[in-house]
Amino acid sequence: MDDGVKSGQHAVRTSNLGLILRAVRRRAPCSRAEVAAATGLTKSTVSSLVGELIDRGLLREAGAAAGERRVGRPGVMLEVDDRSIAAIGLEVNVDYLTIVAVDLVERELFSRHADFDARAAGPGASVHRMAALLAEALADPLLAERTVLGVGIAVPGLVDAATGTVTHAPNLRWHDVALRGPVAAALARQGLGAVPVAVDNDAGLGAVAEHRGGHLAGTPDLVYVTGEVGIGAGVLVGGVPLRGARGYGGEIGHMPVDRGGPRCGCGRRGCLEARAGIAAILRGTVPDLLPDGPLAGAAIARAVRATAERAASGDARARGALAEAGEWLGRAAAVLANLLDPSAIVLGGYFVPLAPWLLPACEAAVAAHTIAPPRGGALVHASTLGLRAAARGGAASLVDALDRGRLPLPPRRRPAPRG
Amino acid sequence: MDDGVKSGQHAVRTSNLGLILRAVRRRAPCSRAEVAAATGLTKSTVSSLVGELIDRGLLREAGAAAGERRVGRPGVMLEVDDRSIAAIGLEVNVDYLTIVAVDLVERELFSRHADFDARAAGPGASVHRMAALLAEALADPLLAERTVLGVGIAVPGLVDAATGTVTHAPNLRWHDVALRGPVAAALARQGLGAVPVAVDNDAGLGAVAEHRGGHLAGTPDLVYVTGEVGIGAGVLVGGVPLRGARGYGGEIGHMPVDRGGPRCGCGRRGCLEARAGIAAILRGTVPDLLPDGPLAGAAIARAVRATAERAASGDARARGALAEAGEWLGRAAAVLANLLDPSAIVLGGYFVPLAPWLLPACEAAVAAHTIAPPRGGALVHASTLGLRAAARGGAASLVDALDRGRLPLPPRRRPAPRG
DNA sequence: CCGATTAGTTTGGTTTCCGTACGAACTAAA
DNA sequence: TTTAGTTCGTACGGAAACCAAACTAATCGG
Repeated sequence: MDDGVKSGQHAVRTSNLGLILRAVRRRAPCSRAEVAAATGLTKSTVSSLVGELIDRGLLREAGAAAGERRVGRPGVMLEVDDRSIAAIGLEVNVDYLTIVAVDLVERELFSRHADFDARAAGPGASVHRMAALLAEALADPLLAERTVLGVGIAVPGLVDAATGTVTHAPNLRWHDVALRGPVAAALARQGLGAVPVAVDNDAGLGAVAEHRGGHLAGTPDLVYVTGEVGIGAGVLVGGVPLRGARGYGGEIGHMPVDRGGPRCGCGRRGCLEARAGIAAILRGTVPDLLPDGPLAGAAIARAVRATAERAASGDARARGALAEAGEWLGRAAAVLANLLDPSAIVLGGYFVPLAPWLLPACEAAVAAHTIAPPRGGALVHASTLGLRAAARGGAASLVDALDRGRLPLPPRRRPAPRG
Repeated sequence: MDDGVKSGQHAVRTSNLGLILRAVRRRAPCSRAEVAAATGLTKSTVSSLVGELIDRGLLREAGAAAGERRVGRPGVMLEVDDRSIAAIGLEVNVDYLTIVAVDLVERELFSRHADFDARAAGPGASVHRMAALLAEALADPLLAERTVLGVGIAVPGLVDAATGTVTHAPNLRWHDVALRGPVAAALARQGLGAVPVAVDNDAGLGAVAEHRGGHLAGTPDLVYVTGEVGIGAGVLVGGVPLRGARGYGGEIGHMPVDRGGPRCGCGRRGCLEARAGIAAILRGTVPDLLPDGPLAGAAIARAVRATAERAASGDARARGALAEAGEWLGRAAAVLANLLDPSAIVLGGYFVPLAPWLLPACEAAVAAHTIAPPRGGALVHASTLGLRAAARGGAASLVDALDRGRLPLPPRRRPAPRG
């Protein structure tokens, strides 16, 4: 029916509010006059918009200009207000639930990691547990007086972001599970009525987290590679996660990298996952510690720790297997680099603790298979966000939406100016 | 310095003009009232905006409502005006120059294909030849009274779209060639002063052409695969070409598909280009017709025709080689499909005349290597735009920019209403 | 011919940004 | 201490754009 979004005066103001928020975020502390010069808006417009952002707890004044003494009236410094707002991220995965709350500068206020088998528990019990974690977070004194911007939920699978539904999450064995409604209801019981609830793919949110909060912050074109039970990719294009036509996409686990290689769970041969998935790595590094059946969550974490210990102590078998896996990862990363030309490819999940032994071979393989001239720094990095990346991405995506003027502003904390 | 685009009243109007243009394009013929209902704008606003679009030659009234008779005053039908505007696309490639002019509904008004060796001629002489083609097009009676929206130039290589410069085009042996300035100067000599000149990558523009004009029109997530001397990909995400961090990207020619396969010109083994590039195909189908040295432009075209003839007449060697190449193409296409989840992958260039024998094996390989559930129709298609795809994309990208309110509107042809 | 219905225009109002002017706050120098 | 110069932030009128509602126009059914 509708084919686009109409504009109006309200859209203008919303867009400019986001523009100013971004400008202050980048330059803080800075004065209104600096913002006006940077954005091209007039000083009077900036004054009006900054006033509203202050009233809503998004910006604050931070005393006079410290330091350099220049001629003329000194400006009043502005900065992002990190005391009024909280954004909450939540990740459901096969073997754990993670919750993270951040402030407007994306510093962590609260985080909790809970072992939890969402597959065995099923959607209903999982939502129940998520609600309990939310209640725990909201009860924390650091969040007490804050306005909650929203809750972003990361799920390993296919998601319909418009309706907040998990369409297809094979690892969780969830199909067509509506998450937004139940979680919003749980929030309402906590007294938070109209708080937005967003549901998204974990790899895409991992990429958002790296874009906004990791040590690569600000990089708008990057790929985040998950290293959980499967291997997935979250592709960020211009700061926006790529979804594809149907919401599938980011599937790189079964990219064929080694024709005639070992058989993969999908029935084919030589898939990336069969060569560099966490199960394949562990079979190469610590075969003596693995159970006979399929690998379960906690066993993986233990085996990964053991692998890291052995590699650190110089174990040749472990190091060799890691270098080999790193090379396969690098070949796949080179395909991504050639096709997408990202600024960075970030390895997440269980790849992080193993990165010291994966990365050298990986980078060499990338260099050997990349067409474009090499860039300044390294292309492949290990995530600094660890297992909290997707949850942080859930929270960060809300702050990002606010920054871009795509989220309703939080309510005024001071009364509106005379009207 | 600047980190975003400010909004103002003008931005609102521009955006809504584009919104209405798109709405009419989709629904034509339709009345102002229908447009208002579809866009959410009020009737008065639609009236004002439609008036401006008519004055500028983008829309026109098309008599009363034909056909169905309903109660009430009948609306005045609106449609996209295909008589006032022309958009010009130009493609420079290794062995030819192509120019295409289209109207606002993207019907072809003029097209010319010229054998031309841009590599031997160099940038200066190439621009000269492009100017001559432009003059020829502008002299055509079908373009006589039209306002020229702009000129979009497709180049096989890396481009800085912001400055209109060819940064790096190895096949042309062009480096840091400024195209916008000289072409704009040539247009100015034709009396077209302020006509926008856009320079972009040929694969990306091929994708735009398929998105807007091919038989897949309207598909916003697709990949266009060029089949010229090299193999490149143009990736369209939400209707916008993906550029990547530096403008590289779309490089799939050297994706490793066959470890231990034949040696490629890049020094590696088993690249897609070495398996399914046009040179590799021709070596498999018509080895007896090929010269000893490297393949030049016209010789390729002849050999491709011969290949098609032999395959059509049932030649087993030709058909076998084409099926094999199709399978390699399909393996690469499956990687793209898994990563990007496009609605379609379109084969262009020299793949088009060979498509009847490439596609069956290609589609089988895609089906065998794709993870996501299959969609309704076929995923891989042959382009219907042939060698004119990139040039058409150059023109179509300007119409697209107009549709999205990203192009200055053409001047009024009627005086502005009383003011 | 008249009411009902739908289409499109006109008029007045609101919102938002912009341009200009002005007071406030500070430095520099006599 | 005074004066000039500079910069910051705010206030006010104007312009541009959309919206709401009233109004005119055209057609159908009776």
